[in-house]
Amino acid sequence: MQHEGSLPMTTTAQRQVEPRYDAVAIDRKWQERWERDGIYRVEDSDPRPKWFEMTMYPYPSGDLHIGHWYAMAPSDAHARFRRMQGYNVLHPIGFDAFGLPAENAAISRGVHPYEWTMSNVENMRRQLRSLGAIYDWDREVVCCLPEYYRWNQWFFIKLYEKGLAYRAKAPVVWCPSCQTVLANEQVLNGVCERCDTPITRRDFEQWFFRITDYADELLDFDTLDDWPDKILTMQRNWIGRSEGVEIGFDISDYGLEEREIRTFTTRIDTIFGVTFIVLAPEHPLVPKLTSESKRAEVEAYVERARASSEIDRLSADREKTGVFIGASARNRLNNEQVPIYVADYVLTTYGTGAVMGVPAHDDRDLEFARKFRLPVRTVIAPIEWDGREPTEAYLGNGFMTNSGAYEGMTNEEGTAAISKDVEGRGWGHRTVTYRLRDWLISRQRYWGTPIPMVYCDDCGVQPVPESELPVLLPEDAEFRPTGESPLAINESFVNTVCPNCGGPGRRETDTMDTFMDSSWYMLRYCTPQFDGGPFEADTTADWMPVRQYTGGAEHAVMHLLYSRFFIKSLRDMGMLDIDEPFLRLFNQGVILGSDHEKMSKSRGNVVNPDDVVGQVGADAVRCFLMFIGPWDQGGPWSDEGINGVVRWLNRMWNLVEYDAGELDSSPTDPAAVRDTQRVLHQTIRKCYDDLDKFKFNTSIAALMELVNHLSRVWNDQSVDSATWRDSTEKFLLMLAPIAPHVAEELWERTGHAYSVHQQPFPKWDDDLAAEDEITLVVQVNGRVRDRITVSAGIGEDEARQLALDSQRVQAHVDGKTVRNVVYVPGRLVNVVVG
RNA sequence: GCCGAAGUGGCGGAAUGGUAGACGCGCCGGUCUCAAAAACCGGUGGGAUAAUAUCCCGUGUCAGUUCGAGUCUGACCUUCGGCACCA
Repeated sequence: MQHEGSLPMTTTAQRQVEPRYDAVAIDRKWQERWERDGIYRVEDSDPRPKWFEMTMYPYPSGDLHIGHWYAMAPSDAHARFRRMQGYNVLHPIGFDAFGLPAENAAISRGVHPYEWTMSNVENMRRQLRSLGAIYDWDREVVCCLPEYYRWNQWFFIKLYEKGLAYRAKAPVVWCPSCQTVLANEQVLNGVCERCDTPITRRDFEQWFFRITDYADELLDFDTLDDWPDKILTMQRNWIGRSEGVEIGFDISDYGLEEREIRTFTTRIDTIFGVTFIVLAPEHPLVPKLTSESKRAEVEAYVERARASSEIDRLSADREKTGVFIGASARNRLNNEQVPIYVADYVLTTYGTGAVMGVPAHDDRDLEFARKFRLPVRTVIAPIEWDGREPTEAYLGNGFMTNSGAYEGMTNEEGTAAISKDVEGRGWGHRTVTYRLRDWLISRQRYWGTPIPMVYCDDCGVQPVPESELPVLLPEDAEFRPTGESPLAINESFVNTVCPNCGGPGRRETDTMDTFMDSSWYMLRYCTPQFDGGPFEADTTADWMPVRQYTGGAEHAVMHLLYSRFFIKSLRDMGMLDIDEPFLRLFNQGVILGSDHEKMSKSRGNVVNPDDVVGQVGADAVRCFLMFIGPWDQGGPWSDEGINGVVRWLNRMWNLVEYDAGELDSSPTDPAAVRDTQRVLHQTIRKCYDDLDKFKFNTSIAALMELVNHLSRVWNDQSVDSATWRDSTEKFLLMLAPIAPHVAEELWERTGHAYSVHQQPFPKWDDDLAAEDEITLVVQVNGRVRDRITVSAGIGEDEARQLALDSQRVQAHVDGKTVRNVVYVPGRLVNVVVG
């Protein structure tokens, strides 16, 4: 999930500003105390309202990267803020511990994936503790352990029994030299990253989950409280619902079992403009229809297409390629024979894997027709059409032309009429297609959850009985490429008995996609030790759905769609009574190196949090990460920038440590007291609103302004000790969620009862926060010409008069006619002259 | 290429359609010091000007809507995330 790769760290620059307190000792002191007292232990029975706030769990890549801190420190601050608002907050942590990097480490370093993963987990636990987060470690989830993955297997069987898991052939990327399946990541520019051999694709029988059964429901975002619009848009586009018509083109002349080519179109109104048919290279009819004279050419083309990626194939930039297969099909609406091509811009995974080519009204078809000199026939006439062939495909609405009985209809009418007629004659039917494909769950890898299925010659595919779970991942496996799944080598794993007949059986040797683990881990956090099922229903029902989820936007579609599907399918199996896993979502951005580039070992711009925390303490790092800028935008790390935060913490430390009693030996200025109260209460309001909305940067800026103000009034000795104490106390409470260690330390030093983290967030008073005077901006024709200080309660008439009376305004109005005066209460007066 | 975002001082950024540049970094000046660092105080978008008076320019580019646009609309440019086996 959070995947900051394991990278060598550069040593950070010598810092000029050092904390004026012993940050490392304070971190350690309070982390140990909180742990000992268990103040972050989460009780299911706690009567306060529950708030389940999750951050995407990390992949245990080795070292905690500053990117992990960027994901986790602000989310912890937000969860702490919810605690202070009076919620019983569950803010858990775990490890996304299955996956490819562990196998890569096994191959390159000879370490077993288990050893590699668990030692990384151990290290990252230590590093995560240094954050000072409110994680309840008793609820940790590590999904490569049998007590977790057995439930992956349990769910798999439930989905299988429900008809939501099935087997089908699907291509995988294959390196012919390594004789192994490659991940997309292992392919660079079409060649295997290990041996530089050009890749190809092979078809394997693999397991799928029927996420497409839920496509329509996944498009319903109504119950999602607060998800970024961009994520919803991306999911909507990813699902890609299209209404259209599946229509057959007659190929009965060829005497095949298939008597037609089925194509899907969203533009049945353009059916009279079809001048060719294109099949995907993988389409089963390609070998059957290809003429002998074209066979060699077609086969070579198909082989080439299998080597190219979908991104390349779909690129509208690339010149269209294709081959005529020496066959034709009949368009039943006009009885025309049209040639059949194979071309890689058509994919088997969308629609029917075959398209009707209408070059006049589709960009890609037009490009293809031009390349192969195929006719272009306009069948939808633009509203004011001069009758000439357009130079671009016309995608808009118009009147049906060259369209037989439908001539002269609008194309909307034509769509309806043709759809109806086509259905009446049995040539096709209206249907809905999705760009979304079923979820391919099989991986030909070792380090994952074994798929709990057995193949029996007599009984076919059989699920492993629930009582025999987990199917343990055997320790011994061959990681080096052999052409087979690593588990297939292990005879004692593979050979088993058929659960149905007791005869010999062979286990499935593929493992599951790691998105399986992350699809339901939120449920496991609720009752992590429960062994009667993946989760205990009642307690989990109390916590779920997750009230707030945070993580990287790279998971906008896949992970988030899979887990939404998972929860819906569990609901339909009666295990849960919720529709969505995550009510609210917030995506943080990416932290960059101080050179504003993505952190990478080759750039040498990687920051090691252990180093920085060792110098300035966890709180300064937390504050700086939150202060960089808006959390959802990410931003560059800065060794210099963190000085500002350290300096601020030093200044506030001093202020809080002053002996407030000194103030009472000098006269008190009532105006300063009033100002201090106003600034304090405005800060509370600002801080509260901003923390609520993940606007950490501006809430810290507000706290800095409060410190600046307090610093001034201390220098002036202008307030009384009670005002001072009230201000610093409330300040510490606001500081607590973002800088938990120093806030706790100063809370103790100022004589408060342990713990600051068990206090409510301070409340503001609107009267105390109110301004007495405001600055009224006076504009002439929208340009600022004067600013006048007026009472906050000024009336409209008075404000207009003051504006018109202004000498600066009169200088600009002089000799012109005042046409309008715009008044915005509390803000401005704009005098419009001309 | 397709889908989704983001472009504001030297830098990170702030700004319910209403004072552009809050807060911080850096820099400049001052206090303290034998000196430096730290700390503290003050200044800091560009230009014209003797001026902290006043005026002009300024939020990626070009148009538009509006009394008023960083903010809304359209087109374009650049950068970033995703594209189904990295997680």
